[in-house]
Amino acid sequence: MFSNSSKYAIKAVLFLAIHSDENNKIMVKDIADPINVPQAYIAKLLQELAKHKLISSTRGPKGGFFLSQDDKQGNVLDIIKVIDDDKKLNSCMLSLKFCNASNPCPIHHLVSQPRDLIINNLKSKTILELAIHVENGTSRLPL
Amino acid sequence: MFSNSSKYAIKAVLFLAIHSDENNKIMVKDIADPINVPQAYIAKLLQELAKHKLISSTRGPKGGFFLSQDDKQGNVLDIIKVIDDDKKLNSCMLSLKFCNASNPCPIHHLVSQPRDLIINNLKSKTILELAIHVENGTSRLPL
DNA sequence: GATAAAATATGATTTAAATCATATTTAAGA
DNA sequence: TCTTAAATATGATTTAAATCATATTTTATC
Repeated sequence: MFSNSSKYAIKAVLFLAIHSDENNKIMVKDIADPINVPQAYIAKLLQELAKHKLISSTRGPKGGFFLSQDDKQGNVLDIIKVIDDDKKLNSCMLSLKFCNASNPCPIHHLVSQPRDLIINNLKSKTILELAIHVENGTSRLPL
Repeated sequence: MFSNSSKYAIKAVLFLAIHSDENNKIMVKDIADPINVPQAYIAKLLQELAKHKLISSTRGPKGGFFLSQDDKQGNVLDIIKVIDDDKKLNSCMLSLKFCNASNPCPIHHLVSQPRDLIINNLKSKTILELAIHVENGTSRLPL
């Protein structure tokens, strides 16, 4: 469905949503461990997310990554789009070019509707909302 | 969601469902082209499917691959299980070990239900039923 | 300004998936 | 029973994803 890289990126963003803000920046080395992702790898992903303005960062001493109020209004699908490229999400499950609702491949109707549901769900909730669920115990993040 | 190999295997099985039976065996070289998959690659996948009894085959002259009546009662999920290994399908979207309905990761509820729907759909229809849809024009296979 | 601490840019390495190649085994038909 | 046509078994190569490494740039602080 989506890559390891996207999973890591989602975990990192949620971690930042919970633990950071404009005056609480977090360095790569303090993110990698708790979300259980190699430091050099998550660093690259965070840089990519920052470049696309999904997360914020400042360099130099006292620098680090964080989520602005604005960043926290983003959603999970945005992350996947940046890291993976969303063609993968939307394209035919058999990779057939022509396939769509009116000209479906043999498994189109088995997959299409629930798949769209997932996509819509992933963009329906803000990062902030997801983070709040973690904070109030409705869901869990670590490991 | 699932690998290229699984996609190829599904296409091949559906192709066989439409064009083969006990007295109409099809050789690898006559499958590869119409489903648009490299011959050596699909050969390996077909061998794997045959080994797991999802399709049938006979060697030697006049040999080839085919779907028995029994094979046609199989479903798409069986194919994915053999080629990919279904852990990938069932596991947490963030790859978190503990994640389940009562101890959910932050995106569990966004994904879990529609994902289960896809899985159930993929096992709800037989290969034969899917092939019939292609034959009567309800769906399309080629390319 | 000089120093140090952070992200950034870039690219190298490793690993796994996809693809290709070929020797071996089986079975039909002459 | 010999030849030939097919799948099978096995492994090599290529490609892309995942992972690691490091030189460069920016910015706070002294």
